[in-house]
Amino acid sequence: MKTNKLASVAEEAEAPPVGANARRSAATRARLVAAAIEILQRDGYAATTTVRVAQEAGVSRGAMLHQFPTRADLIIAVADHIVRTQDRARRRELRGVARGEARFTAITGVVWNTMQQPESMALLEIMLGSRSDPELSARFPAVMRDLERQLAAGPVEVGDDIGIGDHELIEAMTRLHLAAMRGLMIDRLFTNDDAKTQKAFELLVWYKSLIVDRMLGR
Amino acid sequence: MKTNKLASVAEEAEAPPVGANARRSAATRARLVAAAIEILQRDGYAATTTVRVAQEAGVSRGAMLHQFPTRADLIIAVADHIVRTQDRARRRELRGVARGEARFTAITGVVWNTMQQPESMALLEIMLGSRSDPELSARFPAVMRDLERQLAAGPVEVGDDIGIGDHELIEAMTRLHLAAMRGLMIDRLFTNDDAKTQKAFELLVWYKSLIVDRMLGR
DNA sequence: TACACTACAAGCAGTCTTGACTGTTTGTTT
DNA sequence: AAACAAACAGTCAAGACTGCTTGTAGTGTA
Repeated sequence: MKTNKLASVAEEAEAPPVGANARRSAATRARLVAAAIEILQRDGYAATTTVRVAQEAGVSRGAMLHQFPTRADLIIAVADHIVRTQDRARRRELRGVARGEARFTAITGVVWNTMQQPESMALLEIMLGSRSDPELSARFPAVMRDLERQLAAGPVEVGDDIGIGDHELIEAMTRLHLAAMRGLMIDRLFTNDDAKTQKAFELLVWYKSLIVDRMLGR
Repeated sequence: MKTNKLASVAEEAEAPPVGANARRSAATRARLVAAAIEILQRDGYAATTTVRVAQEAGVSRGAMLHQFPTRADLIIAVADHIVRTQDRARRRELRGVARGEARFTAITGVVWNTMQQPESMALLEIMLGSRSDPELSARFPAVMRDLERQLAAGPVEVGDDIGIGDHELIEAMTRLHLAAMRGLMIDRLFTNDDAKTQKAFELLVWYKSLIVDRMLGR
């Protein structure tokens, strides 16, 4: 039985590839993924064509097709990369925060921080764009389920720590807050006023503190 | 000086076209817009090609090109139609609610109701999809500004009525709530569990009631 | 060193999409 | 009713996008 690469990789940092060929492959793939993210967040899903990605990455079309036989393969790789990278970033950032209520509160800010990255806009573009492609709409939801599991696990665990045992409520809260942040990303595309976006986010944080007070009977 | 058609039309219902040609035009345009909305919400922006829209509408390509010379013209017409239609729907629904705190609370539900319509998903697709097209990204933001004005006006006015005079707070609240609802629309694409979406929305309503209590010193 | 394999390069074919063009039918006006 | 305008129908050409194919350089292993 072969080892399940995807399942194990989520926990620890990416293992650096060994061997010259493996390094070359990894470098090429990384450049393509980075270029795709850049174009996705800047120009959107429809503008993210294979030709433009290869150009932006400085990679020949042949090399690209060798690494990612189809466009769907590239998009899935991009999505998967974003999900895994951001999960690591969130864990790293949260590691410095003491367990208990401080961590429960901090989670919102940590997720918000990752939302500021261009990767988040790229992922959002894929979320909506993938619907137009039968192959992607078949493969992409699995990536989203991974993401949802990652995002739900933390709050539920920390909620238990501080005495909020209602998992359904915590899950709804996580869902709502994530939705609000995604919505604010979209909103920002048209308002172009970071102060307003920031104020809306701070309101969300205030909401959360009110609810925690209420849940803990204060 | 010519009358400004766009400015006046927002307030009252659409005037029915007079004359056979005008009726034919209006009918053709309506069918194309409806077909575009259907495809947008079902298959996404990239799949909404001019050929497919014409087919779905049962309209020849020639007729389509006569009514909407370019694809951007069609998309803008769709967005504009959605914004105006939903504004009327919200006003109509809100008309039956007494002024004061009841109306302030009701606004959230009314907006949520319009979010359930396929038109909202279509508009969301346009929001992200338009970024890929230079012409659309030039023309579309104006439509969004209209929408934002519509959505902000109500809460500010009703907020004054019930003694919440902090316009900036009301605006941030409106922005956050709208963002949350948009986010929940996206979330629903991948969770496929309306109960969870509903629970998250109810949490948002609870949030709002807590904040109102706090603002009114209760 | 010989050989197989991996990674890359570049051109090509088929398909799709958009917008333009020509001609026809239907409506309007005088 | 005659002349004009508007709406519609169907075809065509240019360009773009994806994926395939053939050929080349670099790498690993015996």
